[in-house]
Amino acid sequence: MAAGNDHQDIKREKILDASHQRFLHYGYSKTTMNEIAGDLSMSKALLYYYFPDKSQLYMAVMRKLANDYIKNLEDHIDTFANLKDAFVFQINTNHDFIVSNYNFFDFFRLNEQNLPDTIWDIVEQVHLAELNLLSKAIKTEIERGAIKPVENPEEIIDLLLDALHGIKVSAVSQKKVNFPRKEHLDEIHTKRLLLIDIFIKGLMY
Amino acid sequence: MAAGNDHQDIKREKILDASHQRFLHYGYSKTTMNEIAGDLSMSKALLYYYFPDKSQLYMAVMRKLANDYIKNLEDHIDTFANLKDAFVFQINTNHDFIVSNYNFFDFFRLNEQNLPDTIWDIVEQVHLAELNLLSKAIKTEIERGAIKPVENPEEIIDLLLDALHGIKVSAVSQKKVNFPRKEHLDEIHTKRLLLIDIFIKGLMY
DNA sequence: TTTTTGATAGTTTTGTTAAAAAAGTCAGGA
DNA sequence: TCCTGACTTTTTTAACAAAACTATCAAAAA
Repeated sequence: MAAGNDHQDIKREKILDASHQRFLHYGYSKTTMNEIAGDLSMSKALLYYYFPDKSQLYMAVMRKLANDYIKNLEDHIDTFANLKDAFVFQINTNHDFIVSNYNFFDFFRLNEQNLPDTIWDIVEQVHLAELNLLSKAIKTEIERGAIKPVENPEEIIDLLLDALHGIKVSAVSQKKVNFPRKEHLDEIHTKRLLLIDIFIKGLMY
Repeated sequence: MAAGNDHQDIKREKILDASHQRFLHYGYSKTTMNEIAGDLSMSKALLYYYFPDKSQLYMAVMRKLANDYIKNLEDHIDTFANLKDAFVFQINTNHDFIVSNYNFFDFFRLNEQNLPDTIWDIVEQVHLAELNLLSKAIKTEIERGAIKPVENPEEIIDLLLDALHGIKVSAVSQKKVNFPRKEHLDEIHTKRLLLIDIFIKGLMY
């Protein structure tokens, strides 16, 4: 049982890749199942053989991206010289991820509120991975004696992640947005680096 | 010249009060000009004698609320024993303002993106007042020698205000919202207090 | 002259329907 | 088991009418 068919998995991957390209280029709503099928020279019906529907296909792409992202974080756990390196790594990784998949996220802007729960599951997993990486870094730093012991590292990291999110949505000017414009991403990145600088000092003796 | 008619001003105030009540209770879109006029036992046409249109009436109420808020901040400039007191005051004042005018802001949720520029002018004025209060508090604290001198206090406060905004929109659970639910306001308040705690320590020697 | 209103003009929202486009299904072939 | 063409169902779009509301105005009242 399980094991799964190799050939099937390969085909699934091809579908995911083609879908990723389309979603990245044109966004969710401007991509049709016919177009994806066309890119792969297969019938639309075959897509439905491999994936139950369009939104679950999108989720599968999203999950793949998220898994890569999470894996990258996990691979770097406990590899940092100090707390700041860990924070900087998280911010850089996040920045790169958003930059290279920017258009993919139009699905978020489109559905604005009430996104499917699956999305939030993935967002939460990513959040947990970030939380894990950073709170481990804090614990390590405490053991080293470089910063003050805190009762609840997770709570502190949660707070920092919320704050970083604030930097993102406040973006430039007072107009608050759900998702920043592409041209503001670098400024956000810079501001975030400044914030963790202060934040880290706040944790030190 | 100018001086303006007393009686007219009083009537304008009455209209603003009645409108405030309606907007607070039912929100912008569920309030009609007929209802406001009805509350004041006047004709709808008279409202248009005093205010050019509905949205400018709403703005006038908003501006009044904002002016009170800003005045409150200005009255407390340089009255704090230390930096933390200033930050706590800002956070408390903001919290109270949101709590007591919660439903008034449905206009923001309604128009989501592209709000009229007048709104953003007011938001910016409030932001400037907060910036002014807090950066003065920082400068005072630097003069006292209680914290490290920083090149650009305004930049630091900007960062903090963005971070505080992040606490607001991240709210509970991962689902990011434009405006938090009423039942989360207290939790946001608590988290903000925790954040400034760390933030202030980050500014100290 | 300023304040007020009833009547009414103009605009936006809401609901309906029809056509087009896209999503999703299925019987059957390789 | 993998695949497709033809088909059905659902969603999107456009057009339009009715209703609700905003906004205006000529004229009355103060």
